[in-house]
Amino acid sequence: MAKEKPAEAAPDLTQIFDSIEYPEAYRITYLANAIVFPAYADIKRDFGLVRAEYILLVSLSHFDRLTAQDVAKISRRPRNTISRAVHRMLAEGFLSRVSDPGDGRQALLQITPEGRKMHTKISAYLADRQERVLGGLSAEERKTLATILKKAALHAATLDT
Amino acid sequence: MAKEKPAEAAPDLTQIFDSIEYPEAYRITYLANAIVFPAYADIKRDFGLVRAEYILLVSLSHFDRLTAQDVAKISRRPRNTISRAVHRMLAEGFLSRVSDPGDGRQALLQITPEGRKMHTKISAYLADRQERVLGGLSAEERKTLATILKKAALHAATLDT
DNA sequence: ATTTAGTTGTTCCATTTGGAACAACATGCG
DNA sequence: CGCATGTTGTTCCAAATGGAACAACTAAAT
Repeated sequence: MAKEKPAEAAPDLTQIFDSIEYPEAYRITYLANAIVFPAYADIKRDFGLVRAEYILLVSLSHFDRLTAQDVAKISRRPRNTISRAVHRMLAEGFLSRVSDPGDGRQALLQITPEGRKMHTKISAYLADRQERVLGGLSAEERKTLATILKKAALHAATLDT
Repeated sequence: MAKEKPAEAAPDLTQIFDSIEYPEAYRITYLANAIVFPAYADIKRDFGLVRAEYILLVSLSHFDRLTAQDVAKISRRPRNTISRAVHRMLAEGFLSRVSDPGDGRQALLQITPEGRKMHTKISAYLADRQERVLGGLSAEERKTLATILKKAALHAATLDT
């Protein structure tokens, strides 16, 4: 077996959590990556869904009817990415679409029972990964974290850019 | 001007922060996106750097010498992505590379003064964006958040996957 | 009514991305 | 030594991604 580490230099790769110029942002991004990427890879492998597609399912499982534009706003993703996902999820039977009679430009999207079933499976992957990554925190820390995160997220949602 | 909202239905798109099945993970990812994507777009527009490239600069501005593999571990990105970034940053003169005399497989990377200057500029973009997104929190909340995030990040760093 | 401006969803196209396979090198074991 | 296994960095290739332009539609102003 090849040697794992050169004996002289085994730098502690986590010291960057302290030395970085934007500590909160770095830690948030690090945790997001630690949660999302492995779950994302598993979901892609097991169900063939790409990110924009389960973003669509998640959004529509929490709101009765949304336009593609709404989903783009919720997820901060480009409209064309969502548009593509809509077509694939329509083809899969995971959602339905009806033109808005009141506004010919937009179409209202709705999740189907099949889509909801798929969303349940996907949620389990993400919830599991959340537990693994945040498992080192106490119940009290989890609660405090959730509260502050919510306040910050609500503030971030008011930013246009 | 076209109408902004249909009078009947203006759903509160932030209610998903509460109803989602994995609240902490969702809020963390939402905040990460709110911080990183706009900063990423600005950095690309102003300096032509893509994500893996400034990940490389950030990593090397906080550690004297790293292998490409180290950077991949720090950033949780595929090795080939880092490999490409190394070549571009070498061509730009932002880093230098010497083969490790003790191990012919790996090469030790180091940031140049030019690379450090570029990293300073990039950091400002991310720090600014961090302030904008987290600006709604009190000083005490910021401190508590940073503490819990660090603990969670250190735990996440121990996970192999 | 015509013009002007804004919005929605879509297609086009170039770039970015990451999995898989690969060559080069390192180490352990018979 | 010769073989098996692991690691590093790279290339190949198919897929995902997102900016820009576009057509269809809506609404307001003149």
